[in-house]
Amino acid sequence: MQGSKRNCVNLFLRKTLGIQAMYKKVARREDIIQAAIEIFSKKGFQSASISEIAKRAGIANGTIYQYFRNKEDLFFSIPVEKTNEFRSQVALHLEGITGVFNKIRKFVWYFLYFFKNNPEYGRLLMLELRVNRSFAKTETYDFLKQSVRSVWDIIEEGQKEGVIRTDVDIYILRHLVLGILEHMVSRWLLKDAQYDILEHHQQVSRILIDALRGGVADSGGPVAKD
Amino acid sequence: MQGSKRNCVNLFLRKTLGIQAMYKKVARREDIIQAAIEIFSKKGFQSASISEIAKRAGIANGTIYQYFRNKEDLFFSIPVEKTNEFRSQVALHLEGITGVFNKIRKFVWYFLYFFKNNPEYGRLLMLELRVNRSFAKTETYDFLKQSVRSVWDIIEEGQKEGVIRTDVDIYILRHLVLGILEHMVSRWLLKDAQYDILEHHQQVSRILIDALRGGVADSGGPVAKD
DNA sequence: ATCAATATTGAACATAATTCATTATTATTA
DNA sequence: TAATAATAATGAATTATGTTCAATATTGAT
Repeated sequence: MQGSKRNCVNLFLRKTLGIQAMYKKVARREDIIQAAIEIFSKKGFQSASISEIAKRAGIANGTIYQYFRNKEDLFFSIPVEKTNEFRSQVALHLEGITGVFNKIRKFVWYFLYFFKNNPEYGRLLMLELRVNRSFAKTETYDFLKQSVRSVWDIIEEGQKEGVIRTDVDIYILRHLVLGILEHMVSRWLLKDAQYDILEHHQQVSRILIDALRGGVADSGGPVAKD
Repeated sequence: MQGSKRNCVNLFLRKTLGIQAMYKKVARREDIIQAAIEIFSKKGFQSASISEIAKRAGIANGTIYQYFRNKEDLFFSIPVEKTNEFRSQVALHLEGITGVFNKIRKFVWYFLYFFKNNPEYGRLLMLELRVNRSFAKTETYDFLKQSVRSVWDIIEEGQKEGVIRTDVDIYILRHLVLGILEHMVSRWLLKDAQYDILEHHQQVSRILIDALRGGVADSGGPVAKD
C-alpha cells in the first residue's frame, strides 16, 4: 500500500525532474520534517513558528510551502516515518514468540520501550496528534491505527485458542490494552519523563492478562506463567 | 482550598467595588466563560478567535482582557465549574453503595454517563486540556486530578479489605481504570460521538474488576456478582 | 551555450492576539 | 442631587505570525 504509493511518486518525479533533483527534493523534504520534529516537540504546534523551522532547516520561509500545504500539513506529515519504524520493530520483536500472553507481554514492553527512547516524538504523537480532530481524518491517522493492529490480532488469536474471554467485545479489550499504555505514556510525558516508564512493565502485563483471561478457565494452551 | 480562595477574591471585591458591581463583574466573567465554552468546543483552541468569543458574549474584544490574562488563561479557566459538578455528582452517586466492586461499577457508569451528556466539554477536556503541557502546570489541573481521587480511594479500600490485589502498584491500577475510560471517551469524541458510549459499561466494569481482583482469592466481602 | 522548466527567496499581505489612550459607567461625598 | 473620583468598557492601533507571489536563482535538455 505505502510502497506502491511511493513508487508512483517516484515515477512522477523521475519523469519531470532529473534524478539528482529528485534526490535533492526528497532530501530537502526530510530536512524540513527533521527541523519540524525538533521545533514542534520543543514548543508544541501552537508556539512553534514557521520562521524558526525554516531557519533550522536552513531555507527561506516560502520554501516550506513548496513541500507542504500549510503548517498543519507539515505537522501531520511527521508521524509517517516513525510509524513505520514502530510497526516493523513490533513485528520483529514478536517474531518467534509463541503464546498469546507472551506476545502481550512483549507488546507491552516494546510499546513502553519505544516511547522511553522517543520522548520528543511521543510528545507530538500522544499529546498533540493523537487527540487532534483534523488529524483523525487524515490518511496518516489510518496508517497509525494499523500500527497497533497487532494488539487486535493477538486478542483474536487468543479468543480462537480459548485463552482470552469472548464475553467482552473485542473493541473493549483493545481499549483496555491501548488505554493503559497510552495513559501511562501521556502522564509520563506531562511529568517531563522524570521517572522510568519501563519500570513496571511486568505489572502492567500481569493485570492486562488477568483482565483478558477473565472467567475463562485456563485452556492449557501455550501460556507461560510470570 | 477552593472555597477560601473564592472568599479572598470576594473580600477583595467587596472592599474595592460596590456590592452590585461585584455581582455584575462575576456575572460578566461567567458570560465570557460560557461564550468561550461554546466557541472553543466548536472550533478548538487554535481556530477559535477572541473576536468571536467577545461577539458571542456581547462585549468588546478588550474587555476579555480585563477578566483574563490572555486567550490561554481564558481557555484554562473553563474546567473549574464542570469539575465541581463532576466531583459532587460522583460523590452523590457513590453515596450509600457498599462493596468496592459495586463502587467501581458505579464510577465507570457515571464517568461514561457524564461525558455522554457533556460532549462539548468532553472535547475541550479530553482532546485539548488534558494533554496540554502548560495546563498540566496550573492549579486547575491539580483540582481536576482531585476529581478522580475517588478511584484511588476505592482501590485503597479494596486493598485493605483484601479484595483488590496488592501485588501491583496502586498507580498502575489507577492507570488501568482511568486509561480505559479516557481512551474510550477520547476515541468516541474523535468519531464525532456517533455511537452510544454507555452501551458497554458493564463489560468495562467486568474486565476492570477481573484485573483488580487478580490472583487474590475472593474474601467474601460485600461484593456483588454481575 | 542557450533556453525552458523548476525551485527558492523574502518582502508584502492577511489574520488575529494583545495593548492602551479614550470614553462611559458606577460609587462616593458634600 | 450635583460634583468628583474610581473603575470598567471600548475599539483603533500595535504586534506577531502564517501564507502568498512576483522576482531571482538554479537546474536540465538540446
